[in-house]
Amino acid sequence: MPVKQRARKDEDKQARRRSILDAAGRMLRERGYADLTMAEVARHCRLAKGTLYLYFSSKEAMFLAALEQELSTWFDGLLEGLAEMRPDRDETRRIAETIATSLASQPTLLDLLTIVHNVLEQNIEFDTALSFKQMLAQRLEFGGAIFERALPGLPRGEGQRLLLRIYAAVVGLRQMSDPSPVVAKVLERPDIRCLRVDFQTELRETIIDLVRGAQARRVADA
Amino acid sequence: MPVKQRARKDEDKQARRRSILDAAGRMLRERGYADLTMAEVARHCRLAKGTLYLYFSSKEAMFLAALEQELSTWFDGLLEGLAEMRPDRDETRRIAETIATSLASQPTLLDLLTIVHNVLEQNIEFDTALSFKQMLAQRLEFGGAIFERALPGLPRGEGQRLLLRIYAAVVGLRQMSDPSPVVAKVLERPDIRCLRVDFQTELRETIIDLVRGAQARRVADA
Amino acid sequence: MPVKQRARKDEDKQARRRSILDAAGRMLRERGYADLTMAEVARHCRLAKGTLYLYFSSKEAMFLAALEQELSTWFDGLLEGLAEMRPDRDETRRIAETIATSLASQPTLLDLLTIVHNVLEQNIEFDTALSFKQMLAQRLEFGGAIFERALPGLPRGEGQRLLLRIYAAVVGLRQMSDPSPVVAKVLERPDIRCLRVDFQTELRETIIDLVRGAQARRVADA
Amino acid sequence: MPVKQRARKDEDKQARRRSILDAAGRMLRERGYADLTMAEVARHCRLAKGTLYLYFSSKEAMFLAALEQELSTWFDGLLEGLAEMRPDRDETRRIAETIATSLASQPTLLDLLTIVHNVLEQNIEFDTALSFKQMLAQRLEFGGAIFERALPGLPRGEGQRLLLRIYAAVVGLRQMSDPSPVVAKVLERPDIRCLRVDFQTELRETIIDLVRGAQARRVADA
DNA sequence: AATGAATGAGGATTCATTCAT
DNA sequence: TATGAATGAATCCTCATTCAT
Repeated sequence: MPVKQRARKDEDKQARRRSILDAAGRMLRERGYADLTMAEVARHCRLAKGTLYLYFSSKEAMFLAALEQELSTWFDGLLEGLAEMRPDRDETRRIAETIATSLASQPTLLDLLTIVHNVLEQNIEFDTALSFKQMLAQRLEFGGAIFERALPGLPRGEGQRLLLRIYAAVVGLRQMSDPSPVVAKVLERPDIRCLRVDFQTELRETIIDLVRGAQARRVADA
Repeated sequence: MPVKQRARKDEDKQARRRSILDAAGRMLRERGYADLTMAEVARHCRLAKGTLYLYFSSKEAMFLAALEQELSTWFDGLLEGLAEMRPDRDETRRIAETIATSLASQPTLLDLLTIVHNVLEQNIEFDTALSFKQMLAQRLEFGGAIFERALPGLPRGEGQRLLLRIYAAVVGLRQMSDPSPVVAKVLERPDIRCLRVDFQTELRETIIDLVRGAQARRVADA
Repeated sequence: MPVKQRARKDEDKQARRRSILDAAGRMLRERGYADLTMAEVARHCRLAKGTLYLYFSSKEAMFLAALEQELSTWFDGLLEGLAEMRPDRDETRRIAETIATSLASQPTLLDLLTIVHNVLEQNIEFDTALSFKQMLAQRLEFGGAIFERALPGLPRGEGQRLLLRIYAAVVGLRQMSDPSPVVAKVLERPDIRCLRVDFQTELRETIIDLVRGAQARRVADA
Repeated sequence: MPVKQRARKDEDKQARRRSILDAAGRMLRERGYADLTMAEVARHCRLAKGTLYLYFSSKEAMFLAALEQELSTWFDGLLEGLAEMRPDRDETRRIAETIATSLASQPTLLDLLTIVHNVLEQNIEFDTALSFKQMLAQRLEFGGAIFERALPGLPRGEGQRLLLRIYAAVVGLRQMSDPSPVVAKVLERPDIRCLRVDFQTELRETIIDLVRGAQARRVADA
């Protein structure tokens, strides 16, 4: 529901900002970053191209803001969900399942994660980067603590590292499981099938292994 | 040692092809994919731009060939090294260390891995993609077998999956550990430090955890 | 008199569009279609290259628009002149003379006619082609009616066909009478002289013959 | 049937030359001049690109030679046919019909005529142009004489002029009757139908009118 | 705050032609 | 005579960004 006319009040501006990010995210999935032009995004929010630059300093900054929004929202939802869980025998599997399932339903977020380092972080200003990284650092800290509480046997400080590794796995697995049309065709061949990756399954299992590995480490290191 | 003049014999052509890929790889690290033009690559092999297109059908195909070369060479070296190892008490750590160390010394390979899904696989023909994926599939099969032999307690077929997960981790960790200049500056701040990632260390530990997790799974599933 | 600054009003846009077409037509005569670049045209209207693409979707579309303008202007002037004539004994010769003379003074129009089928109509969209052809069809209809009124003894419906044949003669004669420098040199030789064609004279006589032939046909067919 | 191996004897060379021109003509109809590359022509004669340049100094010269061949062959056939005719009451119509029918069955020739002035005569040497024009001048002379003999009432010298006008009409009508795919679609519309031209019919009628006009002129001028 | 016309740098790709073998 | 690898000029068009209104 785009804001009409001029956004004078700060609250209107925030709403307009969000409507831009929504459009950007929506279009991203359809057209891909490289093929998506600022003109297209503008058209879809029923704004002029120039207006986008009143809210974001560049195309990259705009999509980084979209990512910041998607990621923090998702993260908060996840942590909230995790915090509610009480320790359980099969806690690890439940956590892994939760993460994998919720992520798999966020294609826009995953698309953004795929380009964040290569593209989005290339043409931005210090402050933009800082804001994004602070959001990330904060979630990392909070999330790490929750992990350590939820997963018995996790050495102190390992929660954060675990999260970082899961983050890396998400990025890597997404790329492998989201091939271009031509590659998708190649992956249909029987001799290439082994390279096919189902994002959700593989992420879940990876997380489980990472957690168990981390738990085992304590013993091994001792 | 570039081929002189016209490469008429097939062996000369292969040499020229390789010299182009060398130049492409070298330039990639210096300038990054987006800022690197075909003209620059051509200049650095002392060839004309058009000549590059005699050997590769597009910029993407050229860099995918560079990756195919780098990756298969590295992979073969690794597997050879692994095959020589005899089972050991701390086999897992040795394997992880070998992989992480050898990869960390291959920045070109890592840069290519970072763009392979987003960029290289976007503008190529079926056959180009097929060739690349077949190389991968073959290494995966062979490598998976070696893993299963070297790592006791690894369920049958898990060697391949393990490799795929390591591959994903490599891609993700590389992106996190290779920030753009602006982001690097941000990462110097004390409150952001936690987002810094040392590729080699983190990869090694991730591999160890993934292996242990996979080994533990057998027990857990039993 | 080029439009200053940004053309915001529709009337300014039309003026700018026209100034582009003027420059394009002017340059065409000097450099020829193939040797004329969009950059050159842009420079001559003191606009940026990209601006040309705000007004025309391609080089071909731009020159087709130039032709549409030149042709309709010329046509309207001609028809106006013809409409004023009152039937005369030597009406045919006067009409032929008028057409040939006025066309001979429009080298840009003639150059455009020479490339319209081979070049301009090759890379355009349906709508662009439609607009051009509709202009043509309308003039053909109107012009055909005037011909039939002005030229006694012309069978009903023959006015349009006559116009089409004159159109064809214009295209063919222009090509023969406008040789490249090398060919012009060849045409200076006594044994080749017979291939020289004076556009205006030959067109005039051709028109006269076509008219008389059409008038005679009625008798012959009867 | 391409000549095998090296063409040493002059007769072999001529055969090879002709096989190149055949391939060039054949491909021209399929792909159009602009889209047709020397590599393609070479491939279709099973020769190397460089070999083409042993026989022709440029792409333009090659197609001009193709035209020279097609045109002289067609012309000779026509004149032979005309020479055999004995004067007749409806001689004019028979001649017109003969010309139109035979031309309509030579699409390659017509395609070449369409580009001869715009393209082929632009990048050739004096001698190439001279050879072509001499062939033309000779046919014009011979053909003019035949016309004057066959068509009673044709003023002396008018045979050549008549031929030139027919030539012009051929070029112009071919362009109008051979639209690009997009334009062809436009021409299907009822309001644009009037611009459709059937080459053979229209040429025949045009020739008849031109002849009758020329014959009438004598009377009018007297 | 919003607009959208103007900018112009930027680059992959093609292909006629050459020439060493 | 034949080859085909090498050349490199040549150019259209895109699109992120700016800025006058």
